[in-house]
Amino acid sequence: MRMVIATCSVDYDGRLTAHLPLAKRLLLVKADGSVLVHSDGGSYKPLNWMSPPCAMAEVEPDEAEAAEGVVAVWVVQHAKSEDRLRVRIHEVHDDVRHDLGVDPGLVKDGVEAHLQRLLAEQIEVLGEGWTLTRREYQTPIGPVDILCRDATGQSVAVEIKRRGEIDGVEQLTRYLELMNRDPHLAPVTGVFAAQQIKPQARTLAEDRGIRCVVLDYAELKGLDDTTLRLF
Amino acid sequence: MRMVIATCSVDYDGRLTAHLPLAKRLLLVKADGSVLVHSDGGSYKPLNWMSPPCAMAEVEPDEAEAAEGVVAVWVVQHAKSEDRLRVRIHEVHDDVRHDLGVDPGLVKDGVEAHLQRLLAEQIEVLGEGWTLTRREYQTPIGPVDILCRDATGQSVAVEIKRRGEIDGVEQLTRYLELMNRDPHLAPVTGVFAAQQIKPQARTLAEDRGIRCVVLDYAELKGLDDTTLRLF
DNA sequence: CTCTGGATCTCGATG
DNA sequence: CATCGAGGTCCAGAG
Repeated sequence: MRMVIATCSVDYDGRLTAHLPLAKRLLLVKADGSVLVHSDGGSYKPLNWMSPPCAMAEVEPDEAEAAEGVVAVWVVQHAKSEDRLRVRIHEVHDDVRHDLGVDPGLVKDGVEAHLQRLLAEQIEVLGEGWTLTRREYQTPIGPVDILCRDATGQSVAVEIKRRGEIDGVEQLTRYLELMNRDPHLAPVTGVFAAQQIKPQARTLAEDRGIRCVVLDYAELKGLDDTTLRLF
Repeated sequence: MRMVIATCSVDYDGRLTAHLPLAKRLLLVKADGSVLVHSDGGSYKPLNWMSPPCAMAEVEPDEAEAAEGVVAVWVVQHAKSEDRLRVRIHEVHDDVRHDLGVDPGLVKDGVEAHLQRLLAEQIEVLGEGWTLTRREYQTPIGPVDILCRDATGQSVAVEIKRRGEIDGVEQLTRYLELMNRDPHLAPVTGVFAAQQIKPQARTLAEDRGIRCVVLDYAELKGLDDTTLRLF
């Protein structure tokens, strides 16, 4: 990892054309040759960058550039496309390198897939006597998160989101319309399950006869742990 | 901008739970208090981060942490949610600060909006005698990029993309179905215009009677400059 | 390998 | 303020 604080201008040419006027910025050169240009604000997205695979070459400024005060030019060329980043450096304020080694990587938890697995394993959370038919039940317009049966044996399609918004209700509605045309499945009712359900989404869902269930992730996980402990 | 090279472990708790095992990494603290944790590879996305508005506090490690070799703990708390990032530092290899000032920001060019403007101004590129009706023609399911008329006066809906893929053809198809139900407009034909059109998208479009046009951005811009020079 | 859908998405435009 | 769409999206999982 090379970290350079420099007064520079930057030009990207590739899928679009973009220009950064002269200013003091942080330039990061990673071990794989990728380059990030960061300012002192904004989110995690750099102002400009080149993703790997790519190669960085430091070249001498041409006459016109030298006349403008450019002391070095970085040309970062993507290996598999015509994407190119050009950094014109006017002044270097700092330039240090550190060997970081390979990162062991991120461990994630709590994503939608995990919620789906937990709820599928504990489908009785939705009602006593409910049974799982299957996860990722395929329909011609995509997979329904969970298909199950209520205590009376009637089919129920469950759509799971971390944050329940209107588009999730629309998605479930499309599945229900389709599945209710299938005489082997119909009648199919719907459950919209999410860690958090926005008021608009709840109103729309309930207006369409879809039941809304707020999932407590910690509780589901706790039940899961308890279940595991019993075996 | 504070740049710290440290051996650390990181825990994020908020919209999900994520953990980074002990390793040597770059920690960036921006002027607005946001924190990025970068490894020496991957893309521009940090391994972990906290977006502004947030505040970073450096606290003493508790007894258990100290026993594990933690010398400092950073607690980064989001200002408007319960999102929290915890960085446990075992060793600091470097720690420097630089004042970068406010960045003048990015200047973009070549985006879809620009293509739309250029093509609207030079609609005759699609055919001699073609005339512009209007840009962003509103329909109940969204705006059509360009509505125009061919030399015979028949309406044509134009969908513009930088990269033409199947979803763009589907979008245009929906507009055409809707517009052809309107007796004042029908019959409406379609043009799918993009800088690059994928073979699958072209096949689908042509199968539906939609004409495909590959746009040359440099040429459109050149024609635009020429036009400007005439006035 | 390509394709698909989610994301701690980010970012900008628009009502 | 929220919503909507696009992204140099990135990213992981499935086919």
